[in-house]
Amino acid sequence: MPELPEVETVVRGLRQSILGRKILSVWIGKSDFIDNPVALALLAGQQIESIERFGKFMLLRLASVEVASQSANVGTEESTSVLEANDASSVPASPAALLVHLGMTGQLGPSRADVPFDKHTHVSLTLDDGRELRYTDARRFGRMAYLTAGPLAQELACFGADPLEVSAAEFAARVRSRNTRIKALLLDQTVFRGVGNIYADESLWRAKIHPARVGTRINAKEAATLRRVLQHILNRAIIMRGSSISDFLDANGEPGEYQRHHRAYGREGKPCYRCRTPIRRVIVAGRSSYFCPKCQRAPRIRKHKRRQRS
DNA sequence: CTCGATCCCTGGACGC
DNA sequence: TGCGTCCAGGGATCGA
Repeated sequence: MPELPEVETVVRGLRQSILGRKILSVWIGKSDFIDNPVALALLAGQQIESIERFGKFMLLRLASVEVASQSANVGTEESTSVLEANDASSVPASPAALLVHLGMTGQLGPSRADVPFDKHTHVSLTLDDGRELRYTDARRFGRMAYLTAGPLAQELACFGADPLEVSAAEFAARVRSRNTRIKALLLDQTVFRGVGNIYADESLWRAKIHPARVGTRINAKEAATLRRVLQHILNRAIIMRGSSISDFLDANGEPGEYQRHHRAYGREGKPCYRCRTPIRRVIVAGRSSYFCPKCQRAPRIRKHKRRQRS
């Protein structure tokens, strides 16, 4: 399941393999995960100028290439939904970007054009070196959107701080300003962008903080520790090219290695690496949360709003 | 403001 | 072998 380290891994792979390539044509299969499928046609004729990560999103920034008429000689495949750069009437005015979210099972990477599509390949972009950039996603929990500068800025403005760049002061402020459980808080992309279920659990285990602790009751020292271990874990995971639980593959189709270093996630019933107490699993914020009941002390029962009279 | 429930979707695990 | 059932989960949405 792609979270920050996995997306970063894919982004780095794509930079190596497709940066600077021009997109010649666009093929779309199932499109229910694309904001505005028709707009994807505007990709044709544009160059991939930069590739960035924003939280769990990938951002392929595009530059229009001034070429008179594109007649992409890609042969005449089943042209049912092959969209080519047609008349220069639709040249984008402002710099645009392709926003990609991998959801649970999304994969994005270049492929030789003569390799048959995977069963769940839904988008294929023909590149000017003959390869194709393909998006494959069995569950289609991912998202793809072609956005011009304005809407893109609007989209990105909703997200919280990057956990790798946030200062200690801002981290603590964000954590301690929310009257919600720390697990839900870490998963909330408007608080911190890029943290998902695995790295939330791993960082809480390492910081010895129970997932049901309330943000406002996290003290300054705990917040500082949480930020430090979260950054450490994310950086380690990036070096290990992410966690491959079931589906994740990088842009080259290779799995990551960090799953071997998980201390809590997916370890229900297995002994805690610190104290040998069996790891437990509970549902917090609707998500499986793995923690050590001894190292991560449970908060006192939350007091519900008491009505003076009813 | 925060909560849980529900939906989206498919593959894999499991039981019979 | 082949069903049916349950589960995983990021995110949107909705009512409480």
